[in-house]
Amino acid sequence: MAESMKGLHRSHRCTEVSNKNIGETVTVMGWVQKRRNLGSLIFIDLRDRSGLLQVVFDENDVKAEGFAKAETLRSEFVIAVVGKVTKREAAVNENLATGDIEIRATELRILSEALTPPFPIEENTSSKDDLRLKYRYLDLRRPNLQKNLILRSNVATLVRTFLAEEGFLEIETPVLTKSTPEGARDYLVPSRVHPGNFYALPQSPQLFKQLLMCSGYDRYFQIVKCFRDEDLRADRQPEFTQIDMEMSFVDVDDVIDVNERLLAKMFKESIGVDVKLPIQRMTYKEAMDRFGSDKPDTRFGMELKDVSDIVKNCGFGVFTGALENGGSVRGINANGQGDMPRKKIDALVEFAKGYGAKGLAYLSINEDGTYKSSFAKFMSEEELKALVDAMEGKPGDLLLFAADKNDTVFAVLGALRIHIADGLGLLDKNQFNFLWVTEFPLLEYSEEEERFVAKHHPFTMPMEEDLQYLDSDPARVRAKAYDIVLNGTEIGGGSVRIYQSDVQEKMFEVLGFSKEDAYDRFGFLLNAFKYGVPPHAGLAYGLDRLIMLMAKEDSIREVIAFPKVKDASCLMTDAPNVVDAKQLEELAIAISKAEETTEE
RNA sequence: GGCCCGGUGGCUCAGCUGGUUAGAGCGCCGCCCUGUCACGGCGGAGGUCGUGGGUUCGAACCCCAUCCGGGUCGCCA
Repeated sequence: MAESMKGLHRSHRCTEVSNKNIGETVTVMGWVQKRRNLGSLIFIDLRDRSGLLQVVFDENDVKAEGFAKAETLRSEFVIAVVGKVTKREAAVNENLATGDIEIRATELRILSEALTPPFPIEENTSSKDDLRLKYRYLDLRRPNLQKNLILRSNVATLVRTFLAEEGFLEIETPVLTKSTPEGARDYLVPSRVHPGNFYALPQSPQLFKQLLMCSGYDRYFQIVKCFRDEDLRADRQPEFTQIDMEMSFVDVDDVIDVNERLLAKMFKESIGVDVKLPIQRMTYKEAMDRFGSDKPDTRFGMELKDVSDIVKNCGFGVFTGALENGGSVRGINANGQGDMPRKKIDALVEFAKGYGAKGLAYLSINEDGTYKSSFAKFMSEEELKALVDAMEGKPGDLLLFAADKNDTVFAVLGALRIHIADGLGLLDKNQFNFLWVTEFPLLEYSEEEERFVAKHHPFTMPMEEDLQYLDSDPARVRAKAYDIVLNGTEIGGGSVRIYQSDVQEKMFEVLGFSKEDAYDRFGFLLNAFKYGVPPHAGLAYGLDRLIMLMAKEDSIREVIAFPKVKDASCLMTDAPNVVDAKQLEELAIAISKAEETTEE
């Protein structure tokens, strides 16, 4: 039965005990990781968040009563042990930080018994995600997750320290706020006091941080939860954490400067990685042309090449057709993959189709210099040679081509190069390649809404030299917007904000908002800007993604204590759930279409 | 919403072209063991093969539907 810890005080965490303590009496508390019962000698591996420590129970030390108790110990019991630190008699355990010592118990208290856990509490589990998430409180005992959450805490502390030293103020912004239906879907919260009215949970503190600049706080930051009601991915959760910041009287280079120093400190002091400054910069256009992505992974090459000019008069209708429709033909060279079997190439074609391609043209160059190709029969020897030369194809190479409208070509080849690199083991998690992507387009055309929408958000400053095209050619206008990319993952992004009301009005006009619309949605910001607003700019990191990469994990679920699953529910709490009719009544909410709810 | 992968004792998995008694390792329970650390030895319990329907003499295996989890496209900074 559970005993009291009265009179005992933990003196050390498990791995805080070392060979310097030999001869001392210590009190340790934790969970039973493992028991090895040899009959009249019992070994226990005791675990806490610091690690493992071996405890020995010998009847000569703990007396008969204590030994009898030790015999009942099972996995995950929580115990307190008083004992003497001794050097191990037999061989040391090289795998343990405390492998050269052990505690000879003189007193044992069982503070809490435990059921046998539904899955083993051990490093590198192979248990299934759903089981782990249902019993997340047990999963969180595993050293991997403890390491990740400790890393996360350390990084947050580094951020706070660094930004405080740089003159940033940590200021909280509301979680219950106004819905601004641009961008992602909002999570809504019904108001009891105002029936039929709703708050929205913030997708980011964007407008509030700009208001703080208006109010003169000069440099703001916040480590803050944000919410987006969109479908999940390995790197997307409905609630996630941003490191959000905003600065006054600055331009692009100022934001980049402070953030480069922040990143360098963060990576050096948390995981010992040197970030070489300055971080490489690349325009959006260059990123798309060379990598087919606005978040290029620069750990490997396999860059895209535009071969439109080479093939524009060739006999292959797929190529020329794409060009006639205003698209392009581009390729990548998978060096040394010329011997890829047909089956695997077919799989690549299927993969490409998943990104909207109608097909994928390939040409492998045999070791003897001959070609094996899906389209060679449509082209002359000279045309083929010109194409291979343009791709710098050598014997043993595999060339892959996409021909379509540019968006599709980029999407297909951008994804393909990552996919192939992954298959070849080129994505080294110990390498950290940072990249700033700059000069994003200000606007992009939404087929669905049949209008231009802001690529970043409607308060992003256009580049001065492009202002002239705002009316005539909106798609051409570049923005003072930038993303910070790490190993092909966007870990943060930001922009210089519009602070002139005439530019802002123009922007809304291009977005198709009437003045009334604009004031209805963002009036508080537009009005604030009438009372003196400093030029300002900012940036926000996705903390979860950042920690995921630092921890070399493949999913942000591994760095979030209580994450949600693919359909945005929580397997542990069963949220979301139906609520009492009374609660709904108070909120003046009626459910029109009752989804059948799962039992329990 | 689409596509792909998976679901078999507590856990991780095997189970051929459908063949009658569904296996292994770990874990769990009991007994033995004074230097283990993947402790060892002996014995034991534990399965409606995700669920429902169908095909068949016969289904873990084939078909349909459905639920659960993962990846991804759409969507989303």
